[in-house]
Amino acid sequence: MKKSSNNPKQKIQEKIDRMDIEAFQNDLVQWFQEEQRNLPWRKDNDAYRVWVSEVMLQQTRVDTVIPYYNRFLEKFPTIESFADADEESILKVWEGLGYYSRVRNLHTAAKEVVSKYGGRVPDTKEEISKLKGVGPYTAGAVLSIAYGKPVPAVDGNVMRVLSRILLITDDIAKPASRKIFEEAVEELMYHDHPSHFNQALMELGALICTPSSPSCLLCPVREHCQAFAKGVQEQLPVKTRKKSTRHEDIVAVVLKDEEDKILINKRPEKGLLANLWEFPNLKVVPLLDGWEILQDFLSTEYSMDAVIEQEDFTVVQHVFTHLTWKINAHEGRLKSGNIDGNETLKFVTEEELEELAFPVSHQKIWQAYKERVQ
DNA sequence: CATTCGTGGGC
DNA sequence: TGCCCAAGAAT
Repeated sequence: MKKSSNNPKQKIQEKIDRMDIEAFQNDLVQWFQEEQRNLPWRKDNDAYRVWVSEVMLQQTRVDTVIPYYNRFLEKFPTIESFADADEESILKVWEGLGYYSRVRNLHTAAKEVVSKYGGRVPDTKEEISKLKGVGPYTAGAVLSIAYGKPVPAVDGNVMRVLSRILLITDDIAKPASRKIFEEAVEELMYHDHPSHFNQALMELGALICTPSSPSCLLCPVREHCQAFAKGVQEQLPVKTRKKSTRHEDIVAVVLKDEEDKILINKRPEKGLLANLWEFPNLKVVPLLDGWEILQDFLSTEYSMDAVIEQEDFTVVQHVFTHLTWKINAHEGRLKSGNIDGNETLKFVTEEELEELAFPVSHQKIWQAYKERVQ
């Protein structure tokens, strides 16, 4: 009897060799053709549209993306129209979707596609991977869906599905694991229709092979699934959890001048919420008087003399992936001072304010401000 | 390689 | 309520 290899990579290869790959492909792709959801980005295979959808879908749920995708393509129907847009408007269409560097990278990349490739999204892994924001997953997704190329598109769904089918126990939270799954997809790839094959793996993960309580009895490929055969599907994939979030206490001010214009600040071009607008704020040590800190801050940093209400009108708790903000927001009135010499500050009317892109945390402040008297 | 980068939904 | 997440990429 032949001894099975201890080389992990070869072990997976042996599992694949024992599979009826053709039956697996047919069962999977046929299921996809019958059961796939009717999603707005599946109306055609236009590379620009596929690309936009894939970037939006990074770490973001389908139901969340749908309205953003529709608005985005209504506003920017062609890659040229998007490339020509200013950054303010592209951030506004992305407002509330999160991970804002995605849209800034997409914008940079789109401009490059227009100027360097005449508006046609490159169709080789080499070229498309050079574009900002296009990593291994997005490259594979666009190449397979838009151009029918047999390139793996390994996302969280694919890793979960294949970890179960092939009983792969590598920690999918580790970056190095993705390569393992790409190699498996290379072996399993349905060359007659790479687009459907890649999408089928993801769709199966989204609809059937879910993180918890997978619907194995409805699964079109359960007879190919090693985890199901052993009843260990709930134990897979192996995924280590990340460390907990840190907390920051912040005080913010909605400051109006004598014309009732509101002071806002543009965040730095790098880091958290880059280039979005916000109400002036600073990190503080809790239990100190926020209104005094703000008054001092406006004076020393902006040379503004202002009266700040002692009582905060709202407290916003906002949770990021790796950070939690507790924002005590105060109302204030400018007595003297201006924004001369400060490039990031601006006084705007309420109407102008609502045309600019704010992070959700500061949208919450604005909502509470407008409702404060009632 | 580990960390950073958003948000809203599910349990 | 607190945690996990959801079609990842950049640094």
